[in-house]
Amino acid sequence: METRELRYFVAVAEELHFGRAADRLDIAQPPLSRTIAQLEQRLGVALLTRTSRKVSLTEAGAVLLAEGRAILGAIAAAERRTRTVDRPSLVLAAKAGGSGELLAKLLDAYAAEPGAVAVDLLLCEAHTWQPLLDGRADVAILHEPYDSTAGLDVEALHVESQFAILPTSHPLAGAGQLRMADVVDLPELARWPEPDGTYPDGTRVEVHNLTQLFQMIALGRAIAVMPEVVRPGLPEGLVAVPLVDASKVTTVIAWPPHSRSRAVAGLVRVATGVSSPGPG
Amino acid sequence: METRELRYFVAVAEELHFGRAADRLDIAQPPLSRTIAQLEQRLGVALLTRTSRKVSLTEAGAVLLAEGRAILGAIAAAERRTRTVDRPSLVLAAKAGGSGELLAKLLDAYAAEPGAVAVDLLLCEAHTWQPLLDGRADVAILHEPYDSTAGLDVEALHVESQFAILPTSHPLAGAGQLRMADVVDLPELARWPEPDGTYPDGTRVEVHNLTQLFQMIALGRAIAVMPEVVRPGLPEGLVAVPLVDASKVTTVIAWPPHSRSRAVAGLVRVATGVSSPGPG
DNA sequence: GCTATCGATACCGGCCGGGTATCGCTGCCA
DNA sequence: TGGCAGCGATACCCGGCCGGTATCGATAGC
Repeated sequence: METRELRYFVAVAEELHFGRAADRLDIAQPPLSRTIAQLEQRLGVALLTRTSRKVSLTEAGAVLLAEGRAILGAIAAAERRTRTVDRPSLVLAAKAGGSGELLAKLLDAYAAEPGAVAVDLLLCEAHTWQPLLDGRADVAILHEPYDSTAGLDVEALHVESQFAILPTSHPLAGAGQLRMADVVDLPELARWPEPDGTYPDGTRVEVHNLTQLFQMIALGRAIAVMPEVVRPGLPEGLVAVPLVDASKVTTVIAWPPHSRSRAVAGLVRVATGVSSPGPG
Repeated sequence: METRELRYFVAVAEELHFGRAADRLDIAQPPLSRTIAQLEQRLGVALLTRTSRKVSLTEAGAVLLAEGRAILGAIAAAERRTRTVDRPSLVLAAKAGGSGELLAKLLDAYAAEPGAVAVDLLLCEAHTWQPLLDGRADVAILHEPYDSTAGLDVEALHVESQFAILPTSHPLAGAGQLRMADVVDLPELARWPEPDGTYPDGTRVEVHNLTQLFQMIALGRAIAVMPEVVRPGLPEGLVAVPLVDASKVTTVIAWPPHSRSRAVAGLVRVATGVSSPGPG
């Protein structure tokens, strides 16, 4: 299976439309059709079912789409890491607005290490693990279970409980503590976009970053479930109520497997040093 | 970067010889030289330094070799999983001779599940994680830290301590307990082959499986450090002495990230049920 | 300094990937 | 119900790339 075939298939599988996929790939539609047909023949399975009105994935196609995205990401990452190996620098991905204190401590401690290299920060609104998979970042601060750590090596840094973030005017804002059952069915619970930019089904409020979210909450249009770290940064008019039965959030430092970078290893070592993962 | 380029580069990087690599790839040497040169030009970095007598890896080349092996494995795995998605079956990789009881319990418990599929066993002499990376297996029983779980999703099943396996005639065989310092420098400590089939430097005994190892130990030619599971299977003439300060060995069940298989999920769920990971 | 070894270069032929033109099918609509 | 528009498949052509053979240039060993 060649990279080109995989790239073509992923495009068609995502668009579910040969014409649009060909457009995206900057080729004409006939060679695309032919390449997909060849791929199917070589694999010996149908990847797509086509009528002249509708294209859809087979089960095999769904598997190849998931694996193919990961492979294309790994290839992009390998290219970037190979290209930049002689310019030692480190790109650290982190969620904008989260873990400020931990991040500051980590960067300070690492900078003081002998042999430390320059650390570039890549602040993400969401899906902080994505840059790790496509090679834009070398290491990331993630939050399980919100962030997916599939296929990554991780080291736990910190465990903390979660809070319901509410406007002070909310009927539940006065409660000393809440349970998940109290909030999961509330219509104001905010939604985050999926990796492909689409939103999960439903009619709930769509937000893209913490600032938007806090504003929506202050306006009474949303509520959210978030870990303790955001608490110090809460604006006027918002309260955080402990959720006694919510799953714990673990802050982890994550890096790609097979990483051969001494800089990454150093940063990870420092990170596990500055923060001990006791339950918070 | 195309799969073909990566396959060619990995061959040359492993052989460190264009002629032998071309042989292995079943092509002539000139197109191979040209393809590698093109790859280097496109990436903008030198991957190999060649004199007319010797080929060696640059640092960038070492990075691409590591990432490239993983990518080629992922591609092979994706192909196999795509091909076999409509024939539900499960290949479980495990170390031959280890974890017999756990394995039997797991297979029995899974077979009793509703919707269980046929489980094929792939018994490995070593490097049990390899079949998971190249797609020959869907799930594996591994032992950290012996087995590498980089890039895999894992769930811990069991933790146990390690023992020094000695012939009864060995001077240390009578000790009630030992420390790592007592054994690490012994010249008889056995070596295991690397994933590429080569052996780490040194002049120690080379063994490929447990039977060979036990025979070598019985003959007084070797000793080994192993987890508790092997203890019931020890032949006459061998003793297991507790190593009080050796790292614990964790038995884990591992599967590839992005796995979409319901069968894998079911097996993992059963596995975590039959064995609770308390310290042993 | 001769020679064997090994990677690079030169050059050629066939195949394959990409292009345009067109066909065949299907759902929509008057 | 027939015309039409949208979409994927097919037919066919062209150029570039991949792989082949022949040969060169450099180097280490004798």
